[in-house]
Amino acid sequence: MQTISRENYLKAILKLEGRADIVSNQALADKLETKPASVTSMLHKLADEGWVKHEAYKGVQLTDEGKGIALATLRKHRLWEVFLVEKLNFGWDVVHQWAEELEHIGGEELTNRLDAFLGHPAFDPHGDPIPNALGKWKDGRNLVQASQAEPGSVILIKGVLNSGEEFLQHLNTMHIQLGLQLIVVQRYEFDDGLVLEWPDGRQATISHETAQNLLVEMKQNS
Amino acid sequence: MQTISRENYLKAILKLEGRADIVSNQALADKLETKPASVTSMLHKLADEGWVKHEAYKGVQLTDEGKGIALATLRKHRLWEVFLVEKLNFGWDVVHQWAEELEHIGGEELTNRLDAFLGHPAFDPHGDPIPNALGKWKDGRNLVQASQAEPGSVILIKGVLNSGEEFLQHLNTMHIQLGLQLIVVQRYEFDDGLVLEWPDGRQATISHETAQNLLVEMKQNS
DNA sequence: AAATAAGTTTAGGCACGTCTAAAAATATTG
DNA sequence: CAATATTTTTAGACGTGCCTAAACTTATTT
Repeated sequence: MQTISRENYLKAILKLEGRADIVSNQALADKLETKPASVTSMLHKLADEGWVKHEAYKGVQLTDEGKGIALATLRKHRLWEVFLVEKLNFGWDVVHQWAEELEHIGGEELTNRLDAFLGHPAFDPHGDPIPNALGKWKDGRNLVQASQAEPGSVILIKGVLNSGEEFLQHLNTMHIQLGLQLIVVQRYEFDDGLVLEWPDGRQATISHETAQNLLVEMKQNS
Repeated sequence: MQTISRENYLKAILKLEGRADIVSNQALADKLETKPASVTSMLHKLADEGWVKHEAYKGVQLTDEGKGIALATLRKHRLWEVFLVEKLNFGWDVVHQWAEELEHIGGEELTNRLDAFLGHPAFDPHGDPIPNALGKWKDGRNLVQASQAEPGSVILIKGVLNSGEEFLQHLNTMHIQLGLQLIVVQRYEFDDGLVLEWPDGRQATISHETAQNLLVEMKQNS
């Protein structure tokens, strides 16, 4: 039975599989903001449904079917985020929670119509790729971390590596939005802070930490 | 605590209050497709929250606060229905179930943005009025049942009195959609069936039963 | 390799929303 | 107005998803 909670677990496992080889109970508990005991209990249910392979004390792995559900959920999440930002004009820092709810609604039919309505977007407002109806996505974005940009280069903000609300709100505070074009003026040797110049001529410094979480496209390198 | 189930109960009570004076346990159970015992149990919880006034063996009544939640939910439901029909091009007969899920997502902020995006629609795809942010709606539609239209008159389909899927699908089968303009050609005395003429010249007969559930605007009366 | 630490699982409970069966209250009928 | 029928409520139970505490397994130290 496909419930909201189960879809969330599958989605979390999918994301963690991308990073580490084995998905630990603890990592899941952290990601889902729950307790390891609850995770174990849910993994049994998911295994019963045939969505994961779970070996006691070893770890979890999605089955093909589980991965399909996870990808479909991720797809819905990211499409709704596009909707909220592009159509309802919300900031990219506030849409996550709503998308977290919207992603569990409807099936393929609704999702495909939404996809078409939005013009088959390939990336969500955080720059993350949106799986298509078959679960595939294009990776060819050629993005680099802003921290790698050299002074003199022009960068185009395309995404983030950290979608946490604190970070996104920090970007808002710094007046950094998706699509914005900035000039890298200088790098401080001491702490790798970057001095950036905005289109209006204003300059400000972002920390190395911030720059590392910003995905950008290099426009030119003078 | 505002849950999906509780919002559904409040919405159901709101609708039933419009029809009968007292809202019986049984009527609620029927509407919500649940059992009277479950209704009693839930009514206690709603009463604890201060959303309804419940007298044992007598009936329920929404408090102002409960009515507010119910109206907000109804508003969200109908706005999402407009979205699904106008933006995603679904038929009015299939959108109800999705709206039933969408209506529980987000709060006022999201709803108001959706409302603005849709151009502040006053009616949903079934012709039902959409409450505004304050819970008020315009009733001034001046619609009549198609069964009251005289031969020779031109009618504009504006809504339905029965939003059940069977009826809406029957309308689809009969090629009757919202916004369609038809000419009433004849009324059969025997069973009050109505012969209608479509814009393309085709004619067909609808039953009195069907005509009674169709809300129309009178365009002219020759 | 034995002791300790860290991670995982089981056991037992809890809130939510539902159910069935039985008891209680209200309505209807003869 | 008493007997029957209907409606509502209580009592006890269940599945979902979560929790804490205790037991168990695996990993790391010494």
